[in-house]
Amino acid sequence: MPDHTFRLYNALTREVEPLVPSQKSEDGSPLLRFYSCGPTVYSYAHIGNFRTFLTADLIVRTAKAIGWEVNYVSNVTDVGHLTEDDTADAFGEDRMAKALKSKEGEQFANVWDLARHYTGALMADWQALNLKEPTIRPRATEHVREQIRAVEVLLANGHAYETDDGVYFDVPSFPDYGKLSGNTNIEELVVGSASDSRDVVVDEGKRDPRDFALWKKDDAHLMQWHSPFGWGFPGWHLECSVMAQKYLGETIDLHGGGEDLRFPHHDCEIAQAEAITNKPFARHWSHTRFLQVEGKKMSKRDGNFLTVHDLTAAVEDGGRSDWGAPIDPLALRLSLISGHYGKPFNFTQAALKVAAKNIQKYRHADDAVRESLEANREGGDNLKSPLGDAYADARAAMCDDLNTPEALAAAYRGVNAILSHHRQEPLSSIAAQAASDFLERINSLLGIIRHETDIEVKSRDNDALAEQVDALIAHRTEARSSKDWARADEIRDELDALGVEIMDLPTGTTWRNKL
RNA sequence: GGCGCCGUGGCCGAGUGGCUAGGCAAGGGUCUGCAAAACCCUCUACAGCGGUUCGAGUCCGCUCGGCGCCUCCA
Repeated sequence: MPDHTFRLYNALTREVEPLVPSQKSEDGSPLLRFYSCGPTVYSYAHIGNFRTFLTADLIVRTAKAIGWEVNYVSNVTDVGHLTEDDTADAFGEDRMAKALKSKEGEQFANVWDLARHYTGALMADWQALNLKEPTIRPRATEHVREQIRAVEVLLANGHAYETDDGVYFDVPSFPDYGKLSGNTNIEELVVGSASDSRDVVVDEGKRDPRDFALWKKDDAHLMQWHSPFGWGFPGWHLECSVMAQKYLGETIDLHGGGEDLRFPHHDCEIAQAEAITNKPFARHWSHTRFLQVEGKKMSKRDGNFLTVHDLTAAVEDGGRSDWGAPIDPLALRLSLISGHYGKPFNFTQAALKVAAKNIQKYRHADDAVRESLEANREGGDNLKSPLGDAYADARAAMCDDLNTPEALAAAYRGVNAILSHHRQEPLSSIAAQAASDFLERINSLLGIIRHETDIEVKSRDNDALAEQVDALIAHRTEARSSKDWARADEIRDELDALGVEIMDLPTGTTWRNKL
């Protein structure tokens, strides 16, 4: 394995710089220790969540492609994320409890039930979009003991204090606070929020407006634990740093999340973790930009929210027909990774259609290659070298701050070479093997050709449809051989009505679902 | 007010000072009963104005325009 540099924008230094694993795995290869902030499971994950998770996924895939091992931890937040947490204040309502009271929440017996449901939905979406499973996916509620211990340490070493309402981190005791976001000037922060004529509620017991909750005392809360500071629940910022350190060590290589987490969440994590260990918490920080939908910011307020479920579910299951549901999950994946993670991305129907078309192109190549492997034809190899180059280009692009557009361009070059050669002359066994290797490697780098986990998306309905289509095609082939063009075209119209598109190839007629 | 991003051909979107990114659409072709699909060919742009340079989409300055986070939200 040649020496590879994986360059990634580091929010801490504001520069694209090499990502450097500080440890080795058992076999001596570099070991990347990576924590990516996961979602609060109070609802279905939306496509913006997944843009962030996909960035993490691509980081993991790229690291593996250059021979690294990855310890990849991504959490599930199922307690403590308050609606007003982003003010660094923590006076709002718990998102989980609030969700339970909403209309969708009525179907759940309690918050635990709700969390279980949406965690399951998250995992299903995760698989459908072909994301690698994290090495560990810890839940906040399963690490309350560790969080309480962290609060105790912070109280003991003078970085936290207790009030009637809870335990707060003492921001002035940590002079580096805000170093990640650049929000170091408290007056400017206050001016900024005040300019929105927003009510800034400050807990009376807090010593500094920036101080944030480590523990909230609340013996009426739906999720509560006993602690030395009374019944209550841990602050949202605490879980990530505690779980990251538990599973990855005191100083981790890389920490990522959505851009909104940069401040205050990540600055708070840094403060907590470093106040405990006196060591750097993470050496590299990465944030994924928000996406827009048809040029507008996706926002719950405006209701232009798109969940993965909205797009990939059948219409009977709540899929959105105005968005063409059910969309091929891989097309959604391709669409979401077609822009650079560090730039705002505009998610549009037009782009989604393009992605669906290109996914078909990959499938077409994949099918051709499988067929050629089985056919075992004689002949030389004219593909190995161009495909080797294309893969190397794709990987190099990914190592260059996850330049997905350029990586995809290289992947297209490769796929076009395969299709082009195959068109001229069906692939020889040896060329097909080269093509198969290429598709395999591109797939493990970008995940856009086939699912790695064998999830069966096929339903019984689809099987029934397949039988029906095959029968119709057989009739049409008969009609064509007797030159009954009217009958043949009639059958084609019937297939069209079923949403099926047919292709008359030299080898026979094949079909696929229309885009 | 603080922190940050962007303006590239019909559209999306790379471009790390000097050689055609790529995709989609469009036009032309090959194939085909027709159609579709597939494959082949064509399509040279960098918001404006200055500057640095032998040479700038790429660096610097200014102008104009758009956007994000700091608040729901990844």
